Amino acid sequence: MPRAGLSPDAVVRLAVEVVDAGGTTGFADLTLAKVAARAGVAAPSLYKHVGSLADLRREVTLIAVGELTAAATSATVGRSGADALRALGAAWRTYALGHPGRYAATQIGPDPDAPADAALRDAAAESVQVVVAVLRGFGLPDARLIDAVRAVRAGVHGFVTLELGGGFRMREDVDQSFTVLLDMIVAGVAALAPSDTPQSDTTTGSHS
Amino acid sequence: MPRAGLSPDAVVRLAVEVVDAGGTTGFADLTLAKVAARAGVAAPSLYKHVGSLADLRREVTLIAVGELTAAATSATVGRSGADALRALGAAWRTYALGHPGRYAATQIGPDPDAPADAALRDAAAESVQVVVAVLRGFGLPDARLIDAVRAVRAGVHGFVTLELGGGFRMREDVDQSFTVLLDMIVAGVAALAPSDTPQSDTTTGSHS
DNA sequence: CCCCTTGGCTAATGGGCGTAGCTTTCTGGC
DNA sequence: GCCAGAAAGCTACGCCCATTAGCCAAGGGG
Repeated sequence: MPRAGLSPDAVVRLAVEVVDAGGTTGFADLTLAKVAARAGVAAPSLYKHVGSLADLRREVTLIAVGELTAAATSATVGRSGADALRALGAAWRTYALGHPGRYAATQIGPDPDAPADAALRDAAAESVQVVVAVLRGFGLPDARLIDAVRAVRAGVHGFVTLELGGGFRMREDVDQSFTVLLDMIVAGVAALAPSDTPQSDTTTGSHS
Repeated sequence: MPRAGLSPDAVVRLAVEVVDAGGTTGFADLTLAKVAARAGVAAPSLYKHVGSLADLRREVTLIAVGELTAAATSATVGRSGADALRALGAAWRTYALGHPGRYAATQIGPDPDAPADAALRDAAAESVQVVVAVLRGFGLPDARLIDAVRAVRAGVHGFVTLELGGGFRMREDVDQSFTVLLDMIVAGVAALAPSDTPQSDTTTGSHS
């Protein structure tokens, strides 16, 4: 009959541990039963701290998105232009590879209407703003900026998604391929600028 | 006690219907109970035709990957170079947007070791081969070819994944953004060629 | 010191997968 | 035409999970 000393935050922390322990599918396999086991508590007891499994998932997603934003932000601070863009991509991938379960949590699109997802929408928007901020340094017209943001997100997210999903054979060359992808993105974004007046020392070719 | 006239194929067909009915999450929400309901049959009866839910999912994935390969193939037949690459990307996205549930089924990576996933591995490899075939027309060295294939897959897959997940606000500009992405990919792949000797009439800029 | 909020618990419901074993339907051989 | 036996349903059951309801103990504020 001793108390376990749980709290809403503690439960979420344990949920993140469960997600981390489950690898790429850790988020999909997140279960209240597992969290309860890790807490040394009966499953229904968790409802004293969390509303539902869906709520818990949302909290985990919120943490993951926040971490990803923080990683991206701190990787790009003090850099600009192609340098910042490359660092952003690398940080994004590093986070995803280092925390596959949490990155999977990140992929949950918030319901645009659900009030419960408001915080999630904000967090997602904030993470996109990091990309926007980096791309502003390229001096694109507004219409192209949004296209560029989408292209960057698509390329990086697609790459790490495929990599995590085992979509690439030959493990050893993946770093190289990612570098090539980043080169391609940097050159592509630079090419969207009005004329060819990059305001940072953007190089187009030369990978590796 | 009349017979429902099921068969393994019929069950898989119904499963695909269930997936289609579920939108983006249709594959994740696929359940034997739903398939049984649609078949007008009790859930355990399905085991006369299918080994398990996991088996059924695999079959659905197999169909989806096959369809995607077919769509990509038929879009690129008779084309080459940048033209083929653009058509490939467009067909990929069209399939994904037209069949969100099936495209989601596509994203599950086959276990590299499981014998049960052998057919799935083959199907996945076949779909990658379509991309490889298209990119061969760019005359890249082997080492760059694999990088290019990965970049193309990452960009296109990432884009449609984000789009399907609601990651893009402002629905009206998405087509334009995809065109820009394709331009970027085409130019990026062309830039990987040894010198700048594209062997088809590759254009680099000029979107819309 | 007592009360009452709080955080545990057990019991129970409902839904999902999967197994066992029964019954009915169809089909192939005679 | 009949009759096995395989095939295709069914119900009953066990297990796991989420969630609700209602009970009980721990412990802090008056």
